[in-house]
Amino acid sequence: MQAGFFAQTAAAGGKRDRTHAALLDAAIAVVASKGMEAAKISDMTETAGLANGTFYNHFATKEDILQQVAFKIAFEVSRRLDADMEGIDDAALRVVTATMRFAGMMLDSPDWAAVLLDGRQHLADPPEEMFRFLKADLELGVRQGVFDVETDAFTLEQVTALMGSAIQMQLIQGHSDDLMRRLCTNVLRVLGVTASKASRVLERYDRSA
Amino acid sequence: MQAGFFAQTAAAGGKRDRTHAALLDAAIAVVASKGMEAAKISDMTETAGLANGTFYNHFATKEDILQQVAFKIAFEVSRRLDADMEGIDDAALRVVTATMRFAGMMLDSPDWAAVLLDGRQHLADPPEEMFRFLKADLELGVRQGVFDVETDAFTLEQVTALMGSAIQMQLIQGHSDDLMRRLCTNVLRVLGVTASKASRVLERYDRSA
Amino acid sequence: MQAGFFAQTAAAGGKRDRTHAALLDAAIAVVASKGMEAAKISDMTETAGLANGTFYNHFATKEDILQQVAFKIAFEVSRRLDADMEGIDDAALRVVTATMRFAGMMLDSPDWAAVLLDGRQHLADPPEEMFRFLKADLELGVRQGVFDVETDAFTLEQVTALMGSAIQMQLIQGHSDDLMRRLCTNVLRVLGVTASKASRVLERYDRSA
Amino acid sequence: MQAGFFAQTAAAGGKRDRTHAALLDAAIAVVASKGMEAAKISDMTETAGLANGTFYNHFATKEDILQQVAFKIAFEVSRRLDADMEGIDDAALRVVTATMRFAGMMLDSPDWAAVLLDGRQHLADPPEEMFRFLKADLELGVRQGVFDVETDAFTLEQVTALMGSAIQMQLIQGHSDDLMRRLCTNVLRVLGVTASKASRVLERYDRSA
DNA sequence: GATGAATGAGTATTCATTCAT
DNA sequence: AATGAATGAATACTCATTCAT
Repeated sequence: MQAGFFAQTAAAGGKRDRTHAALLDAAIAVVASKGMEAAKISDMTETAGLANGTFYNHFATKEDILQQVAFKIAFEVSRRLDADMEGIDDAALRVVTATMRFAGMMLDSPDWAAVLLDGRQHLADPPEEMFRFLKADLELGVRQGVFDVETDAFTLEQVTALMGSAIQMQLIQGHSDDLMRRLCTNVLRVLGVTASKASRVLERYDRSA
Repeated sequence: MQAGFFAQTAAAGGKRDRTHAALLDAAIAVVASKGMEAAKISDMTETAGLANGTFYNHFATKEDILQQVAFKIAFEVSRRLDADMEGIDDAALRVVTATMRFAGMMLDSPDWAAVLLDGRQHLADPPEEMFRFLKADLELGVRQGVFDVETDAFTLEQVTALMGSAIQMQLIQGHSDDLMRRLCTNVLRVLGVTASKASRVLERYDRSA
Repeated sequence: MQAGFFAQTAAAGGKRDRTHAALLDAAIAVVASKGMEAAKISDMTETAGLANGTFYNHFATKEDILQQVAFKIAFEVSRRLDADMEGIDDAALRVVTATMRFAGMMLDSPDWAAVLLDGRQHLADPPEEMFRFLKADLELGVRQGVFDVETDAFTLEQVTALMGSAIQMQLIQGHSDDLMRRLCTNVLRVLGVTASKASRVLERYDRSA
Repeated sequence: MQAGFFAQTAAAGGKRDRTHAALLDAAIAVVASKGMEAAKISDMTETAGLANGTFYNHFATKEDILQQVAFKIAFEVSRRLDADMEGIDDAALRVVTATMRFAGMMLDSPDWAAVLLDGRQHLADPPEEMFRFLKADLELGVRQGVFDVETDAFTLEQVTALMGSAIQMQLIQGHSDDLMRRLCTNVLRVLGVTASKASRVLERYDRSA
């Protein structure tokens, strides 16, 4: 789905921009196939059909391109999530929507998932602003009286750990609607939503989707 | 706490066993301080006070020793957990005890935690048999009517993801009783235990500890 | 003092000449600050405010520009020396004047000194015609009966070695009138002038300056 | 003459020492043939008949081996000069002997000359202790009333510049007894020795040699 | 003529692994 | 069994030079 995402973005730009984009796309593909640690500069340039040295006209180091790629993906994901959730007022529904959309996006673009997942382990400055919305929704839910949690970093980490684990499993075993729903249920449960309420939220999500 | 764990185990054995153990201990220390990817064979042999080449009298490759170390730690952790939970019949209490003991063990032996955590990312065959007991306790809990979950790999993954995330955070920020309790609460919530029941289980755990 | 020497020379010329001059000036500045070996083409074009590729519209290779720069500086230095010494008939005074003026020029324009000094080591064809006058003055001095030397390449090399060493030292430790006089004394001594005569020549130089 | 100097020294030692010596010898040969800047690690290992990586079992960097080689040569040269000049009391004769022996050694071992000459330009910490003796002899000469100079760094530099220039010329044009004598004469002249005295010192040197 | 993006050969350095002692 | 020297494949990064625009 997202093959050549940056290339598309830069198609209209100058040669420099197109080469830059080709390298970003290549980096994603390489990271997805062998991971950040094992990704070689030469893998990227070969994938992009460029000479080895060209890399250094655009990025200073391997870390540099990886960081940039992760950040750009996080930014795009964030942008899409924002758009998807516009106009949703109920905190529980917002969290379910975000979880569904986010996990869905990752499974649709496994390369992006690989970069984001790997980035959390290997990058000096992991792209976390993606979950910016979650924090706000947690606070909203507490105010609305549907969530029963502390709205701190720990809760955030726990919730994203659930998402990461569910995504990783489906990346391997394939997408499953059932697992997606169970993931949402688990997220809501951790947030203190009762089982019956949780299933009603999911129903509302089904209708809205 | 666990410094020289294998050396102790092999203290009585022959020279070969002691050298072998020294390398295992060294590997743990090295992985804990620089991670599996960055760990060098020479780091391990130097730490063990041995010559470079000695390594290959005991292990075939770097992967080999890492795998063995992770497996042995997982085995030992598992053994201790089994012992800790002997005689506990209530599934919810078993899960809380296991979670507390496991997380506690990891925070007491951060080197082991590092190996286990790193192993999940970097090892071809990650050491998961550690959570063998969990599966059984989940089924027990469902039979006892306290858990409301499917007892499959997905639930297991979700629960261990919660544990991993909480351990990682405390490894960085330091041990916190509050976070330990919140972790247990989250685990129970994911398993379908209501908030009020969960807090009663924690109280019972407090009394038993 | 000599900043932008070639730019000044070419100010009136066409665009091509001005670009050419800008590159020559940039080359001098770069060589002075990092030496010939470490000087990069891109350093020169950046210093000149030009694009990378422009370099090759004016020079064939790095060696090329370095050779040209060294030669042009040597030529200019030579021209000035000739002018300075016009009308001086006494060989000893000519040599002292040349030594003083040359060393003085180098210390006033350390960038030129750097190029000339570096050029002797690194250039295929070092710029030695600068010392063309010396040869003639040596012969003149022998004819005048004040010098007692062979007037061949060896003597020339020995004398220029003295100058080079004195310049290098003052480039580092700063200009010193005392060292300048001692340098002249050493040059005269090598040429076979006695100490008493040498000091009289220096006095005459002082009066003439 | 000096081919394999370090190899000879280490012939009796262990394997490590012999390899180490082979690399030192190779470094000398390589520096002599292409200079320090152009000398590649792989040139050295190939010359020594070793694998590329072996270099790093013995030296940390290129700078490291170059520095060591220059220092060791300087030390050996120094040692020989000390031996040669033992028992000579007259300062002028000492200086002539040292100059003759030093220049002679350089011309006999052009590779050493290349390393020492190149080292003065390219090494962070050039090997100057070789001229340790000179300083003392200058002071001795002044006390003996034969030299008329300041005994400071400047005079030392001037004298070594003369030596360097003479050696370089003969390295190219071939050894010449005449040039050697003229070099000594120049050195003595710079030190304030009159022409007639200088030629008498040279005669004494001839008789002593 | 100027531009600047692309090129790719060149090189220092690392480190798992081998093997003679 | 242990040693530790030697190995050499692997790889990031540099920079002079080319060339399409």
